[in-house]
Amino acid sequence: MKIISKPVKQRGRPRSFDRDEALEQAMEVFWRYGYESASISDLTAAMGITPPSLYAAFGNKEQLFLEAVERYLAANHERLSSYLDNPGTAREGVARLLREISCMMTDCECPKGCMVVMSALNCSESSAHIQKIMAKHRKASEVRIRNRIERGMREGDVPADTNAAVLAVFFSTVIEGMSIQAKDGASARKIQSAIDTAMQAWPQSK
Amino acid sequence: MKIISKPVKQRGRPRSFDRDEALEQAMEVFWRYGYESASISDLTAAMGITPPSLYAAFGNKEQLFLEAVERYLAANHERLSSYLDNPGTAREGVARLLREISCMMTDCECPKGCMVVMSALNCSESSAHIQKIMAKHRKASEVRIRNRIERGMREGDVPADTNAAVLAVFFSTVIEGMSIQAKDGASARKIQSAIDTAMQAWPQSK
DNA sequence: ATAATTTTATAACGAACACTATGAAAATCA
DNA sequence: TGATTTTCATAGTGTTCGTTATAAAATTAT
Repeated sequence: MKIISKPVKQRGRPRSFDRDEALEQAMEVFWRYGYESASISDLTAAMGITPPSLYAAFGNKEQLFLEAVERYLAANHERLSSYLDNPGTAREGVARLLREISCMMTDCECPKGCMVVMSALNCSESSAHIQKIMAKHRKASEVRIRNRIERGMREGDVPADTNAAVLAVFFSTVIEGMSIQAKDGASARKIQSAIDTAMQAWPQSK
Repeated sequence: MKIISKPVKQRGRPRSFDRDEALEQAMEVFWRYGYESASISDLTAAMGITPPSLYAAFGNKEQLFLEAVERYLAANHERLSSYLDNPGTAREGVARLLREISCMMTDCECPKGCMVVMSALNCSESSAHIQKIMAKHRKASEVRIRNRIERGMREGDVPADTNAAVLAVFFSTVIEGMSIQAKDGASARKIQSAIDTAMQAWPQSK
């Protein structure tokens, strides 16, 4: 008796496109233009499918966007966050995180900046809840940084009188600013020199 | 023969609304929703006029936006930049600038964040040139900070081996990040503690 | 007064928006 | 084979977008 997944033959006409690859293209369009400015027409053109296929496979524009965001998080955010937990001090982890983010943000293959930061900053009231979801993702990123700093305090590589919450807000602010710098065309080198400056703000042991 | 301005009586039916006040309302709508997401319908509702009046007085949506940006710069940016040149050191000037910006960004009377940073970050290709104009304004702000730092170096209150360009990019990055923090609902106090941390990155004299 | 000029409100324009009804096409199931 | 199921491409739906044609209203110039 087999317990593993059942490779049931799909009834009906098979899909003529790769759902995952289409989602990848949609992600890039949303990343580049933002949620509201990316039109269904832009999306279907990039995905290589027609509107009915898009709606059959992904529901509607909002669900497609949210799925694209999940894909982005899985492909980028989670990998990047892992740098925080690399061997070494909290300071090294944060520095590494910032450096890797700056590389991703200026990658020629991708739209500039961070999708979570850029893709739903300003929008009409009809998509205010999308705005809130993205703000939650940004907040989650800040919490991850804060947790790493607090761990450093427990482990002794961060001064005991450090205000971890404030320091985490500061680095979140820098990351969000980096996104705009990247969008404006700043080079990886330029952003990294700003990171080096930001790291000067790391609390000194007395 | 008079050469000075002629206070000629305006022929035709007089305008029934205050052009300047209407522009103020338009500015706030663009500030809150961004260039593309602010619809003519949103604008006319806030301005208290009908579309034909809007087009007669301001040309079109793009010209109205650009005029609103100019108004914003005149009312906010130029005032804020002046803090850079207050008596005192470059460090004091930059710190004061950041603090005043954080107050403006979290002002309950206004939309959150900076209009120059927020209102045209992501948009479709049809308004790419608006994006570029806003990027230029951001660049001009960075240059103003850089100039102040270089003056501090000449006057001796900034260490001679400081890289003014890099330091200016860093503070621009922080300001842009502050905008997103404010948009996400951060309090003035929260942002100001991030500013205090950022100021720790100011170069020390050796 | 009457002509000239400008703004007003009403109502619409074509284009683009997100989205879908329809029926043919392509697969599996019985 | 014939019924069933799902996707496909075509061609639309109604709504909203930015924008404007039209004519009445309100002012100045003659």
